[in-house]
Amino acid sequence: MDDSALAVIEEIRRPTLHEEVVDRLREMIFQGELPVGTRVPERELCAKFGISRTPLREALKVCANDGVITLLPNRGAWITQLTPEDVDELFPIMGSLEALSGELACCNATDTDVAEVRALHYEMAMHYARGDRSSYNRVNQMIHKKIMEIAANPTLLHVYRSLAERIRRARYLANASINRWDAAMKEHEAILAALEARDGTLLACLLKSHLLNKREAVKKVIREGDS
Amino acid sequence: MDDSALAVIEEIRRPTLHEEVVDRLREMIFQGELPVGTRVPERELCAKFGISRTPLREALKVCANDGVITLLPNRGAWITQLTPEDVDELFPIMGSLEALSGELACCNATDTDVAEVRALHYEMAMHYARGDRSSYNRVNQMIHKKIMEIAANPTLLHVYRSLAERIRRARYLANASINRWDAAMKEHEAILAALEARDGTLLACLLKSHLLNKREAVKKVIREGDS
DNA sequence: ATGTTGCATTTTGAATTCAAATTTATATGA
DNA sequence: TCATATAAATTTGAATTCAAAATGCAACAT
Repeated sequence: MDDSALAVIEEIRRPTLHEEVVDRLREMIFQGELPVGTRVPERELCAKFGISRTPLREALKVCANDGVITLLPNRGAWITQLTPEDVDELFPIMGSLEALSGELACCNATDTDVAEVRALHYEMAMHYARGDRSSYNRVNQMIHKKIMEIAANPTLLHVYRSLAERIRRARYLANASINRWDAAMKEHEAILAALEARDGTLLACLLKSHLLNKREAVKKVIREGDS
Repeated sequence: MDDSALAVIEEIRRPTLHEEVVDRLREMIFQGELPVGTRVPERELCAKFGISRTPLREALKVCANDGVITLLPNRGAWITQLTPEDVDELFPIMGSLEALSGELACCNATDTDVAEVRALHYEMAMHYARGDRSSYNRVNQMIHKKIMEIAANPTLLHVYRSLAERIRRARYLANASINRWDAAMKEHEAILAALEARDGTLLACLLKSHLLNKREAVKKVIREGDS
């Protein structure tokens, strides 16, 4: 029997326990359920997740490698407290990666891809016009995600995500109180135009500075305590 | 008593067991002791390291997150086999990061820093003149590392390292049989000049293309089997 | 001979156990 | 009263144990 029909069927892959725990931990940190600067309550989390310490600790090592958690030998795992220096280090890196995504996207984008970004752009503009910040932010993220997708570089996405995770909460909080909304919206118009023109160099440049413009807002948030 | 004097003293930090294992695993993969595409001999490694399975498995999860190792649920851990697609994804990313290191280095470099790079450059030129490839490669790496250092962004270094780890062996093997030595040396002259002129944009550009030029050589190596 | 089925062995994933380090609580003395 | 020393309890790091899954192998049928 020919198995070419089977070949396209994806392998069944139940994610391993520790991978699932990594996701849960990240989400809890983002939600503020595990507050920054506090100790990870190992025993408590084991109970909550209904698992033993082994998979939880495996997940903690992985998160520590990504910088989301800090391991103090013999003193437990702590939710990493971002410093302004961390932010100053992270943003240029993420800026470079986002710039790369723009470059690649311009090489790869089909007309359908561009149309999709354009549609998202107008959706975002709509929320902007209505003053609906939370919807605006949601669609905004979708645009950047879509450009990453068009870039079609899964490794790039993975690296970007692991860095973005570290400042995800601070970024979210900063967005809630963004005070340069008009400017950001203008930048997005230029971004769309560059993509439509398939001008990779320009798009890279725009995305980079667009991101860098958020740096101070994020630093402000972390200085002010929460995050 | 005032403890400000103590505050500057760094905490004693014996690296945890699993961190040490991560380093050992990486080194063994680089050395070819754990050949690409083979299964990680868990039992055997525990014996060799004189440890139990727990810290080894923690290390494996971390390495898997970095892409050096692939975990197949219920089927063990395998040394990741790089595909040409992986290389095509990795090089642009590393290129962007190296470009960033150049940009930052131009902002930060003191005259002493530049003098140090210049000295390394001449040392490398000497090995080039003598046809000593292995010494040339060693000093070459020191130059790029020095530029990263001048950039003074530890997070950038960490990200770069974790990506570089994945192709470290293939890159090493490719270097051994490099056939565009003259061109590479010329590129390095331009790199030095750009740094001396503190021309960040140019240096970024040069470093990026310098790295990209190695891509095909690395792909050739992985296609040919080993690595 | 080839290919299946069922069983024994090995390997894996995760829980449990145990010793060492740390933290907390208590007692002691200046 | 306050600081220090000591002991108890907790927490951590790592080894061990145990059930579930995968692998290898032999017997069997075609």
